[in-house]
Amino acid sequence: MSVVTRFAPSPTGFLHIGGARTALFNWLFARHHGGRYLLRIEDTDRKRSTPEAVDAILDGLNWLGLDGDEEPVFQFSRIERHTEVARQLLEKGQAYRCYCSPEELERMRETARAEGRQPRYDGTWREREPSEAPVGVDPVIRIKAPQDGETTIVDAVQGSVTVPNAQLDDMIILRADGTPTYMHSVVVDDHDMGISHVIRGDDHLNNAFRQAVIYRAMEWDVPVFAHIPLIHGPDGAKLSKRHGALGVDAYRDMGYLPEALNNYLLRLGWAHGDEEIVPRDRAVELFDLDGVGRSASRFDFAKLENLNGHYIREADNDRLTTEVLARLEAEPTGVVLDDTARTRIRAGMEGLKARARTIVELAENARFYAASVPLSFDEKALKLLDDDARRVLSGLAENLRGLNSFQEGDVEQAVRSFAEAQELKLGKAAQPLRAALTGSATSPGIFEVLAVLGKDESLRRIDAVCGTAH
RNA sequence: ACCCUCUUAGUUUAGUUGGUUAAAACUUUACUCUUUCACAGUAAGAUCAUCGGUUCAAAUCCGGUAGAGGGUACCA
Repeated sequence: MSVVTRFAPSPTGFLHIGGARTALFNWLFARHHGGRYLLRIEDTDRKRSTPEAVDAILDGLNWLGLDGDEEPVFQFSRIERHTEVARQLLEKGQAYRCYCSPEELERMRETARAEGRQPRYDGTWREREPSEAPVGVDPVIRIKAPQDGETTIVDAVQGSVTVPNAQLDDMIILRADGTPTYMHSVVVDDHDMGISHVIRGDDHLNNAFRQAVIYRAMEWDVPVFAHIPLIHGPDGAKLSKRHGALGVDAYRDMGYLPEALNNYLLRLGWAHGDEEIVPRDRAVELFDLDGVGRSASRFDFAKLENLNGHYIREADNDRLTTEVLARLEAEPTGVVLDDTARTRIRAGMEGLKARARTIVELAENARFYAASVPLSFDEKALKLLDDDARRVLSGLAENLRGLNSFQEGDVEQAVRSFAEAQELKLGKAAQPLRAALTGSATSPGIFEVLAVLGKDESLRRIDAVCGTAH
């Protein structure tokens, strides 16, 4: 059997983190089995669906590298087909018209609730003659669900799950206005698209039993279901907009790399032994449904951040430089990104990326390369630059001024021998130097900074601190 | 109210067909390395939700309880 999976978001907002993971699992599963991965936009709720949301979702998927293998299917455009299948069901005697008003149904539910029964449709019109139909009432179409016995679904993640058929009522497949319901459209589309594996959130597990009713009524093959557990917020509660249910664009803004987010999402609910770092190629090789767990997981920013740091260290310097420059440009803080600044940031990237966990942090730490005298100093830097330190720096400046080469190795040698001659520990010279050059007490290796800044700029910054004009 | 699912260190996950000190990663706190930070390394953390049963032996099998999540729409 050839594998076909799909990701089917409804365009009522951005692509949130849970949806992204569902998409990832579908994508990975299809790739691993050499199958296809499709997209379907479930836009049948006309009131809540917006073209902006469609764009946001497609953008998010694109950023994560989870584009569909074919153009997305828009569910609303298939409405004719959905109604046609509903008609067939009617003809086959598997469905019937129901003339109950919404008010009647509401009363039905209330009564059931009051009597401690589950609120369900009682099947009033299942046996009644169509001739008894009230005039002037548009009926809905309901499907006949089995009334006794039980239904078992062998879920690829949840295992064998059985539900008493008494739980299933005759659900509506076509509304009074003639539009299909979600439950119906999904089945028709999954069938027509040839979906072999339905991988989706846990919240659809119960729906699978209802959908199975339609498959059987149409005598269609039921796909393999795989219901993956949901992601909870850091506090264990359902992921809502309050905590973490942000669009993937928000994660991009926070400075996360798509490969880091993918890796993190993959490990949320899936494992292959103790492997933590699983880049895409490796994931395609390893991913399968039997590695997916059944328990819900919490979203943990600390771990995402750690993973992100790993991928930043692995990332290409040109790419990171582009990202950093874009961020600095977007800031209102007014660093001047002339060619010199750009060149320096690119040259210093190796040292910068070793100590950043997000692109935001990377940009923050790179800013001093673009700054010009006088620098602004943070508290720790000011503390480092006391009178003793300035004296040390003055002496050091004279040594550096005499250098012909400002290569990293050369400045290192100069600074080290200076410290030695003065009987200073290297830190006594390096820290004030760092403060003077970067305005901060932490930075990439000081010799690298010196070399990247170059002789003129380095001395300019040191002199500015020592109060000596040249 | 009813139905379904889940429960291993603070977090994410390992843990083949029940069998010596329950494994890893992240986080936190120390320490090592070191020009700072980061990286790397070392150390510290779990009566495997709880109660009971089966067994020579259970995180692993069975049952009860509790807690958490999901579902029960002319929403998707």
